[in-house]
Amino acid sequence: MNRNLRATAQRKLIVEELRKLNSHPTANEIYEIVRAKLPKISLGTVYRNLEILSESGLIQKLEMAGSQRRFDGTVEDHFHVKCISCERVSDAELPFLKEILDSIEGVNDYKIMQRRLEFSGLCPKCRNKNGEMEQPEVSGWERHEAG
Amino acid sequence: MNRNLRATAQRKLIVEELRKLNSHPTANEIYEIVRAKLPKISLGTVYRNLEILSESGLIQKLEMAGSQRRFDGTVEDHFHVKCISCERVSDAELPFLKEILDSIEGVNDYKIMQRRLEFSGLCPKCRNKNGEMEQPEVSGWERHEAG
DNA sequence: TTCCTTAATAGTAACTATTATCATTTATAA
DNA sequence: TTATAAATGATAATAGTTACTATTAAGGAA
Ligand SMILES: [Mn+2]
Ligand SMILES: [Mn+2]
Ligand SMILES: [Zn+2]
Ligand SMILES: [Zn+2]
Repeated sequence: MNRNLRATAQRKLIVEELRKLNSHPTANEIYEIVRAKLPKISLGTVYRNLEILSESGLIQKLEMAGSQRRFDGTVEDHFHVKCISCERVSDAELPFLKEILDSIEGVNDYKIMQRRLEFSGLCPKCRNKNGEMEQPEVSGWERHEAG
Repeated sequence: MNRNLRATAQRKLIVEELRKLNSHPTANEIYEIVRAKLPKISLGTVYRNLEILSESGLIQKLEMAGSQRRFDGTVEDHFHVKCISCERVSDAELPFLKEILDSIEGVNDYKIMQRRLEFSGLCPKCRNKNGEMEQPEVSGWERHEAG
């Protein structure tokens, strides 16, 4: 059931630009990039095409935890690491883990269809700047309430 | 550095109700639940407290991929499965995997601080209803463009 | 107890990412 | 060509969440 996509200039440019990058841009970042070559393109068009293109399997949509949606010109399923400081997202190639996860077909009577593994931490550039991170602490009333 | 939380009726009720559940409610679902006992509570108060309580380590905030934030009365780190049909979220106890993931301390020069593993698929209740799911297909222009 | 300080609340406005609407344009196949 | 329907640009709407602010109320000190 072919969706019969039309090869519009906007659509071709979005795929082309996204595939040049090894970053994982948001819809808005892609909008800014394609706007350089197609100044009249609208943000809605970018969103609509990113959705259609990922549904069609031509690009990949990344739903990262707790942050905005990102897109990936690489279609093969792989893992990602996100820097908690600068939000940068990089690929994490872990074929060993990929194999283990793919072998899990059921959990708690669920039929597993997708497995998402996402790391977060500090990227090489942010590692130095951020010396320490504070730990959460349990307050007085709760310590008693819970005990 | 204790945040010196005050034991307000609203705050205590939110923790109490959340801990009764083994579901993973959204902020709005928690709002509806606590409203039964504290009708004047505001949605903003629920959001504010869920944030504070999770920062303090008294509850857990779940940032699920591509869907709204959920909360967990269980504080211990564990995995989740989400039904792609009814959105239900269940715990996935996989101590074997947890150990493997925790042993990964670095990827691509990132210092890993958090590991999130999330499954999605069909829950036992939805397994029967949803017979088949359609596959995405590559359209004509892209097949040539890519080749 | 009563009083004081300041955290927390209710109510509401604002914000951000994303989706929907719709009149106009344009790719494509006949 | 021309007809058709997909796609666009502009803009409005929506959803989830956060910010603001006057008022209330924990909880420690007197
Ligand atoms: Mn990637
Ligand atoms: Mn859980
Ligand atoms: Zn960084
Ligand atoms: Zn279900």
